[in-house]
This record gives sequence, C-alpha cells and structure tokens, in this order.
Amino acid sequence: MFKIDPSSYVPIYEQIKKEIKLKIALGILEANDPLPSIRELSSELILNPNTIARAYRELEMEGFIFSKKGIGCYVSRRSSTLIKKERLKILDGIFKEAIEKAKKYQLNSNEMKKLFEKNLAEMKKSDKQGENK
Amino acid sequence: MFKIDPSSYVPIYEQIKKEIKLKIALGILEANDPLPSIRELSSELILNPNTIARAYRELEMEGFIFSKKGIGCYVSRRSSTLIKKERLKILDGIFKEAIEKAKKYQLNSNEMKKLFEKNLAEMKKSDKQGENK
Amino acid sequence: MFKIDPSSYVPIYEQIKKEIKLKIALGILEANDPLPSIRELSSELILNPNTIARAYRELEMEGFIFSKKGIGCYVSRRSSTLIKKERLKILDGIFKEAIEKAKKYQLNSNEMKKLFEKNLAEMKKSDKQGENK
Amino acid sequence: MFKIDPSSYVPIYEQIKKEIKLKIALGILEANDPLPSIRELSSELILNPNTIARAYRELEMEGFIFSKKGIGCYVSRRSSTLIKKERLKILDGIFKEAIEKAKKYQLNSNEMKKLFEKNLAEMKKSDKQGENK
DNA sequence: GTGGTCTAGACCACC
DNA sequence: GTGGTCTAGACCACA
Repeated sequence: MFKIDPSSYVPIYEQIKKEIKLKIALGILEANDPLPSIRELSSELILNPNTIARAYRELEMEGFIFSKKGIGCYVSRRSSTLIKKERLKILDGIFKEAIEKAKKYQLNSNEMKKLFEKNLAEMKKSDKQGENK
Repeated sequence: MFKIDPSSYVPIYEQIKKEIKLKIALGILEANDPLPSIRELSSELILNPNTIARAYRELEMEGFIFSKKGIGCYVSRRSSTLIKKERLKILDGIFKEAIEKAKKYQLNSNEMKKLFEKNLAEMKKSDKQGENK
Repeated sequence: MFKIDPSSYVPIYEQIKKEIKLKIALGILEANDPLPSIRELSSELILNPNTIARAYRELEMEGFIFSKKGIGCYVSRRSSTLIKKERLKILDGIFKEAIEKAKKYQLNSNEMKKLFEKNLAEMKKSDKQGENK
Repeated sequence: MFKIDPSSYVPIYEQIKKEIKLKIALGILEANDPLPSIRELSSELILNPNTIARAYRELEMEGFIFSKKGIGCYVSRRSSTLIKKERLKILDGIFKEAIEKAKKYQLNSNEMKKLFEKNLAEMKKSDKQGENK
C-alpha cells in the first residue's frame, strides 16, 4: 500500500496518517472505501498493530475515517471536504518552508527562482526517462 | 542568535547543529571564532545545557568545531571546507524535496510554479513590512 | 422495536437486554409471549445474530426468558416477579445518579431543579411536535 | 487525586480525562498548573503509564493541557474557555438522559418531578449527616 | 527525572 | 475475522 521510513524523525503513526490522507486527497480512497485492517496493514508494514491502531484512531478523531467494531475502518463522507482544506495548507506549507530555508542560506529571490526551476526541469527530465523505461 | 522550534519532530540538538553549520556556511562564524558558551546559549534559548552540550559534542565529532576544556568551543579551520560540500547538497535538496512532496499531491509543474511564486511574493512582502518596523 | 446506540460504551448485548427487560417491566411483553427471533431482530437492528443470541442467553440465565430449541424464546412466568425488584432499583437510581453527577460539578439543588425542569419542558415540547407529525 | 472504576464500561483513559476536566471546571486546576507526572499518576492509580499517557495526549489534542518533553504537562490557558462549553453540555446531558430513561419506563412528568425531588431531598439529608460527622 | 514512541501480547465486544 | 483497551517494558529526546 505504501512505504514507511522507520529512521525518519516523523513518528511512524504520523507517516501512516499522512499517507492515508494523501490517498484521500488523490481520490484513491473515497467515501465509504474500506481501509486495510489493522492486522493486515501491521503485518504488511511489519509494524506493531498498536501503531496502526493509533494512526487510525487519530484519523477517526479528526473525522477522516470511521470505524465499526468487528467490521473495519472506512473513509468518512466528510473526508473529502476536510482534506481539501488540509491539502491547500500542506502544499502552501511545502513551498513556504522551502523558501524560508533557502532564505536562511541567504539566497535571494532570483537565485531561488533559478534553483527551483533547475530542479523542476530535472524532475521533468527524470519523469520522461521513467516513462520511456 | 537563532530560533528553535520545540514542536518540530526534528530533535532540538539537531536544530542547533543545523543553525551553527548555517552560520559557518554564511561566514558569520569563521575559523577560531568562539561559539556562545553552553550556559549562555541555554539560557537564551531556554533549553537545558545538556541539549546544547550534545549539539556541540556532535559538531566536534564531525570536525566543525573544537573545544578547549574549561575555556569554550571554537570553529575549526577545517569547518569551511567541510561545510562547502554540505551547503551545496542542502541547497539543492531544499527545492528538490519540495517539488517531490508537491508531486505526491499531483501538482503539475505549472501549478508548482504558481504556488512557488505566490509564496515568494508573500515572503518579499512580509520582509518589507519587517524592514519598516 | 427499539433503538441501539452503537457509539455508547455500554455493550450492545447489554443494551438489548435492558430493552427487553424494559418491555417486560412495562407489560408489553408478558409471560409466554414469544420474543422476536434472533434472525428477525438481527436484521432489524442490523446486528450480528451472535450479539442477539448472547443477550437472549444471558436473559435466560437470569430467568427472564426461556428458550425452546428450534422454536424460539419466550418470556418466563417468573419474569414479572424478577422485574419488579429491578424496576424500582432502576427508577430510583436514574435520578439519584443524575443528581450525584450534577453535584460533582458543584451544582446546588436550586440549579439542579432549574436544569431538570428546563429539560423536562424541552422533552414535553419535542413530544408534542412528534405527535403532530 | 481521584478514583477510577476499572469495572466500568467507560474506558479508564476516558475516566481520567473526565476527572481532570472536572478539576478544571471546578477551578481546582487552573491555567499553567502542573498535572501529576505520568509515572506518578500511574503508580498512584496502579495503572500502566501508557493509559495515563493516552488520557493526557487526548486532553492535549483537545486543547485542555499542553506538554513539554522532559518537563511535564500543564493546564492550558484556553482550558477554562473550553471547559465552560463542555460543562454546560455535560450538565444538560445528565438530566436529559435521566429524563429519557425515566420516560422509557413510562413515568409521566409529574411522577418524574416527584421522584427527582424525593432524591434531591434525600441527597440534602445525607449531606447534612455527612457534615455533622 | 520528564513525556513520546514503539513493540509484544493479552482480553474484550462484536461479526 | 474485526477494532478497542490495557499491560509490561523497551528506547529516545530532553531537563
């Protein structure tokens, strides 16, 4: 389903939450779709069930999913509304953060623009190579 | 001297290390310059001295600084050489990472460009306001 | 027949037991009356048959009902005697409990009275609306 | 500090949350007051630290408290505002629930009133006896 | 010492 | 089988 980086500073349950939110944001998971069961996902990711359970519980508290005892966890109807707001915040945050970091390294806005566009071009290039493979 | 984000997942000692490396990269700290004393920095950042000590210890192990017992810590001569390699990696990584994250959220390159420039413009704006204060 | 609250901490089989005891206490179910079949009730309440079966099993153990294998469950003759004791306890307990809880929140008896009467009035109001539907 | 009922259907972490919210509602705990440490409370209540940690974590997510790594947990400034809203809901819910239960047992509003006032009188009586002891 | 995360594994309610 | 709670105990970051 997705990958987890156990060496990251970001807690594993937080990584799981993000990945599921991402799937909702991309429409891969839609309202009433079932999530993988806690045990299933825990054995797939080689994690303790409690870690998955915590991620699911917090997603439920935030309104993205709902759980039925003995049945499973499902994407909530409100999830698409909730995720739209988060998506914008996240995306905005991504670039804001990058710009702030670059600013710390005393790059001026022109240098940032250059560097950004260089990286963008590189990404496009490697994407095309990926397609041709 | 600099700011720390206690709510970040990045450990505080790691944030301190980054900030000091940054200062070396920018030439604010040069070879043989003294670092703020552990006590000084800990009271300024309202952190436990042990946290600062750990950051300094690891910077010493990586060769960026050296310590004189009972006197203080100083920027090493090798630091500027060491930092140059890191700086390039970091700068390049900043936008690469941002682009990759945005790509996960299925932003195409045009949308990324727009969002990047929007945030760049906002940064400039808030900088000017800061200057006028 | 009755409602179940799946989000309550009280187990569902316990809620079912209470509802059936209630029906006996109110004389809606009398000695030798048949209970709804497990299948019937489980499809009506959208619950697993096992959950209903457990409620019935415990009611039988407590003497309120008896079951004929392959036929169904029936209200026992002793049920009305058994229920009378429970009913008094329960009714008295309802308000005693409410008052104790409110006392914890340092409501004095006047405030409790006010709040009680406010809620009583609201109930009456919503009942009338229900009738006019 | 308070008691927990391990046999209750209400989960222990939920009971702990309620008790702390109660203490905030009553002004026993005020903004910036420290909460007992997780280990302290867990050994006092003879519970696993994880159970306390979960209660504290959820209280933090709901904005009632904040935690500082390596230092402790403290009542938040917003807590008093947040608790006021909850307190009203809780108190209203207590009587609403009691009335609904009594209604199920086909008590009419006059009977409810009588029973309520009887229990209120009993409470007052037992309170006075408690004082004289 | 503090809180935070994670694992391992138990029991429960429910399907 | 499912999710939910709880225990026991480890390791980490931080004071």
